[in-house]
Amino acid sequence: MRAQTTAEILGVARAHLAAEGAGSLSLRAIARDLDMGVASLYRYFPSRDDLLTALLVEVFSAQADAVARAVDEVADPAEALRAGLAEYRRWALAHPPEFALAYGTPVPGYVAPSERTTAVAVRVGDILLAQVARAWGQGRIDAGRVARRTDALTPAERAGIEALLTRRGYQVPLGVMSLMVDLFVRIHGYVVMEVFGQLRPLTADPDATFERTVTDALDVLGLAPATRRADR
Amino acid sequence: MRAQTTAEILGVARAHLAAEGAGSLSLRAIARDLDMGVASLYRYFPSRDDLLTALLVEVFSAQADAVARAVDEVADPAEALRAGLAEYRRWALAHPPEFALAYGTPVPGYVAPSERTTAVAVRVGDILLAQVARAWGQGRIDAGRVARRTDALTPAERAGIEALLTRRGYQVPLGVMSLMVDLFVRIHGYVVMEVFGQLRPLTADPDATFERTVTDALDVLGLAPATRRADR
DNA sequence: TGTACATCAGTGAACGCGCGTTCACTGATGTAC
DNA sequence: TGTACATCAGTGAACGCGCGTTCACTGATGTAC
Repeated sequence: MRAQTTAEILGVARAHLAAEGAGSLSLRAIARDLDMGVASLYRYFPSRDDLLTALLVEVFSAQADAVARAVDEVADPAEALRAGLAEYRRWALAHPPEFALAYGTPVPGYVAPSERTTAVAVRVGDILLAQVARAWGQGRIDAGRVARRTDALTPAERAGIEALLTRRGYQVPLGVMSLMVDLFVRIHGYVVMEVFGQLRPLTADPDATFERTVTDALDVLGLAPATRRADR
Repeated sequence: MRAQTTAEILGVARAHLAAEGAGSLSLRAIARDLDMGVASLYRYFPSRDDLLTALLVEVFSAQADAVARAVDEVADPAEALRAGLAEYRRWALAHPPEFALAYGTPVPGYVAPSERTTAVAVRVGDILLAQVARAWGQGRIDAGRVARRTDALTPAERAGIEALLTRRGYQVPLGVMSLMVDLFVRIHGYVVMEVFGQLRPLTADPDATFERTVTDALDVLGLAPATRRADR
């Protein structure tokens, strides 16, 4: 069964990625682990770069799946967003080389073909934004803050966000999207620092610091508690 | 002159780093560029890893110097902090591979010897924090927010920040240091995303978005304008 | 002033390594008639 | 039912590459007496 062998190869490649990092991924090492000749791998992947791309797609999917699962377990959109962000971090900490492949320094000599990766790279953002959209739909996001943010945007920013909204088909106002971008940048930045070990000297309790960071970041949306309308 | 040759080697190595990234740094390529035999390099650096470490030290220093210069040009501590953060970003955008070496995915097979790098890695933070300390000394930082932050810390966080303060000899209260850590994490996270190209899909005007991010982040300190005492 | 010696920057060749990729092949499986 | 052929997963050997590091060396410069 051809599909099964492909899966086996990807599995071993994934294990090597997790153990050594994307930079040291080697077809020969993978073949050795599978008790195959190197040449056989070329029946399944036309080149090393192609295998890397397949791995990259897997990585994005795996993280998005994890976040989707976490989000789906919570009914309240604000809490679901929290859960999703926490899972985003948890997954990253559990898979540093995978995370680095997706979001870190580019692997030397490899450029991800965007036509194969963007669709899947964008999924996490979709999932998280869907919760924000739901919260907005329920009137839980402070409209005043949204308006103030909208006014603060430069024309170029505004155009960029509008393009993003139509390109991805999101159903939220400009200001909400802009606040969401801020939120995501903030959390992603935190996670990158933590995964790459630069946070360790700065806090002795990363879990608590992360929790507070999320709370502060969500605070910017002025999220009202469930079952009540925003009134601030 | 031995020192001059060492400098020449470092210069070429730096150029290669900037052009190719740390992962593809090769002694042979450097020697080729210098019209030397490879073996000669071993008179100056005991190994490739050692050369990488020297580069890493240079990189940290160069960025810290740039930030120090920017900070020194502004008298007001709050504005100096702004200027320093802006330069932090500017430098990073102008030197992506250098920035990646210092703060990105670890180079496969290389671990930076902390006894040679930490002293210099810590300088940027020192420079920025010095401005916060000055602002605090002038009573410009909202004491209420500092107190609230201090109360919000978990015991572990508190102990970590205290250790950081004594280890590095900073003269600011616990809460101020904690807010400063948040601020730095936020800005650094933004810069990492921008340098690694993950911000581009999210904003069409990164300069403006950065400015607003800095403003929002500084806002958390409740910085009062110059020549007035904090009264909020 | 002249000779012996030490220092040391720089050299070219070689070692041994792991890598991605290509090639012509073997042999089993399945299909066509 | 039996034969001819096509398909295709998998193979072992080879190519050519660039790499870090070591070695015994050359030759210039400087120092000691």
